[in-house]
Amino acid sequence: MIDQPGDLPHVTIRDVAQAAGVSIGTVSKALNGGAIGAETRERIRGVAEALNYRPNAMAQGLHRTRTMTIGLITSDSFGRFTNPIVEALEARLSALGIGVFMCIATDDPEREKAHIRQLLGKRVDGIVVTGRRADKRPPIGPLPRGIPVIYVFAQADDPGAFSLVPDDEGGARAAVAHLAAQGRREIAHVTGPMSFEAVRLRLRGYGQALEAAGLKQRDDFTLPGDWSEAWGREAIARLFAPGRVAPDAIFCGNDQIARGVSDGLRERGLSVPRDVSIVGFDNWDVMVQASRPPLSSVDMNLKAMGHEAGSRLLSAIQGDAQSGVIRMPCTLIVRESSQTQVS
Amino acid sequence: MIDQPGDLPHVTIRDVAQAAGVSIGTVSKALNGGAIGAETRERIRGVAEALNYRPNAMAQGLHRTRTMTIGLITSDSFGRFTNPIVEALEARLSALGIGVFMCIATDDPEREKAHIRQLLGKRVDGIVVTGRRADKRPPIGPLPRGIPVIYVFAQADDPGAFSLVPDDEGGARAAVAHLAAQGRREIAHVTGPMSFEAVRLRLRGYGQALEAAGLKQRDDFTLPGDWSEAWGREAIARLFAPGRVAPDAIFCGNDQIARGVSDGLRERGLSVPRDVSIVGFDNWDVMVQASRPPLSSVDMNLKAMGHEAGSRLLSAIQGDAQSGVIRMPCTLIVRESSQTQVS
DNA sequence: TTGAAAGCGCTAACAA
DNA sequence: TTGTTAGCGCTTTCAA
Repeated sequence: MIDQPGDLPHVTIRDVAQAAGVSIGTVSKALNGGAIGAETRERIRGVAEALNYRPNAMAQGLHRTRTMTIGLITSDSFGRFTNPIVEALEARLSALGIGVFMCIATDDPEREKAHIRQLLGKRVDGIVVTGRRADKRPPIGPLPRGIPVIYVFAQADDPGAFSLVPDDEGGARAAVAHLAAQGRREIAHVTGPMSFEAVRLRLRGYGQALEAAGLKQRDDFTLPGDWSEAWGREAIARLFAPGRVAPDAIFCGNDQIARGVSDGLRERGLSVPRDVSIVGFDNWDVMVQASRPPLSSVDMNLKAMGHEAGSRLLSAIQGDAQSGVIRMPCTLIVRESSQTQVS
Repeated sequence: MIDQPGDLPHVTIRDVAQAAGVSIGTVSKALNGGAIGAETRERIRGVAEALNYRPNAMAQGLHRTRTMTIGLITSDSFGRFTNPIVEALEARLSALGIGVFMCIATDDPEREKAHIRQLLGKRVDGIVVTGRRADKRPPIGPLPRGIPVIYVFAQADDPGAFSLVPDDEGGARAAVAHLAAQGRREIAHVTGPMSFEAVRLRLRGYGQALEAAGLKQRDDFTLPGDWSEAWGREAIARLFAPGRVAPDAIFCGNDQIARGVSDGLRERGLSVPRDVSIVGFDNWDVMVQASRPPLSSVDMNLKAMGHEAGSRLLSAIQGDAQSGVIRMPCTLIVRESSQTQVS
């Protein structure tokens, strides 16, 4: 029974008060910046430090209006897209001493409910919901009280909700405008399943950019499929089938497809970017670097989204709730796969 | 000032007691399973449910010895390896109503310290430390009290610490034994930087399996490099340089290298697995599936590690602390890249 | 400037 | 079986 965790009691404010020979209230003031003599304050702080005193956040939370904790619910698990978001969000909040409860719902509404119950019990100040794809999802809840919720890389099917998602349309426009600016005239679009809102938005941006560049959009130049490299290779086989107009540039719905496209072209003896320029989407380091040549790609600035989400949640907690969908700008990262003239 | 979050007060146990016309103590018993009449209990539960009562976890934590929260510190950010671990850990613990505080230290000792201060303030029942690679790291701390800490996919430079890491050596042995069992005699090993303990352990397992199979280990068949596909391709150029004994199988230190190796072989006109068998390491879905043919690979069973970490932490919290390094078994997943006879 | 004391929401020991 | 009450560790009046 010796040396068991829990045997050694925590240092309380009472311990500090006793050691410093002052009252509890005085210690509280010394530590939290109340009216107190400078010398006493220093002395008390010294004692607290020496005793390694850590105020009990739960006891504090019982008094204050805020508990300095928030909940982070991810509908799926963490993945390629959520990681950077979560990382930036955590950095933003933990710098302010706000703890982040991690809740993974694995696409199970029951688990999500259980998590929310837990979070409400913990009296979190706010909740961030994030998803594996930015499409609409049922809103969490019902939340009985005025706890702010914000959706990041996810949208709730509720007009009162607030969400932060990438501007897929703008990202696609930038990519295709770039290809057109390089002198490409026959720009195809190989992308993922139409069931994704992102696919539909990127397709729209593609069309807009073509129009802006005065290029015509060919029906058989848009190829929806799945998100895989295999589909990218397959799409090349289709695009370069005999008797068809061959593209001189391909804007891909994600980097995996782009990599498949790149491999497919190389295996047909076509050169990237000389014969065909490629731009991907996601700017996924593993893919863009492993592609030959390195892949131009649209970056969704997920870290910025996570940071912004943190800021928005903070202001919502402070009372100015917001609603609607904010689309955050994407950035085109140009690499060799779409650079016609090498500098 | 209307409709601001926080305006609506939480339902307290007092509210429930009043609504049910009983005392606070009775409500507590009804909800927590004290001695009470079955009928009263049902009635009180009904009221609590109707009022959407959620016990304040902080007020509870003030009484109980345990707060039902733990801290999860990741030295880096979350990534490919930590994600499954964290996911399983969270699932294990949240099922028991234990909240997980997420702390990302981004390799910054100062941030790590700040996180630990915060966690101690929150009175977490335990801490899990995880890393981007399983190598030794400085122990966290100092932790003033008996809070159990366990390292997962990380090791502390402290004999008293407890860590859970994959059995790299065993995984490598399984991979190479499999290749030998397929009749391969000239098995090369293309791997990552020797600075990684995992690289050294996998190399050792490779050697052991060769010896067990009665194969000789050639000096020039072990190629350390970096973890990239580019290195995998480069290694093929070296292994198949004129005038050298060519391998008929290659065990790779990770899946990215394996994929590079696979591409390199194909581009030389060699067939996988007919001419050369390949086994990778990590069983990273993106890589193993995108390789042509699909890649055999060693799975580190990271979810099992996360689950086990949860269980170990729970028992440590209950008092039976452990120390030492536990290496958890890896599993070889065989796919086409190493299957000589197709069934 | 400091101390004393009430109370945050809950549990648990004790009384009735 | 139910009610009463003393805290858990802290903040925050209010008095001294």
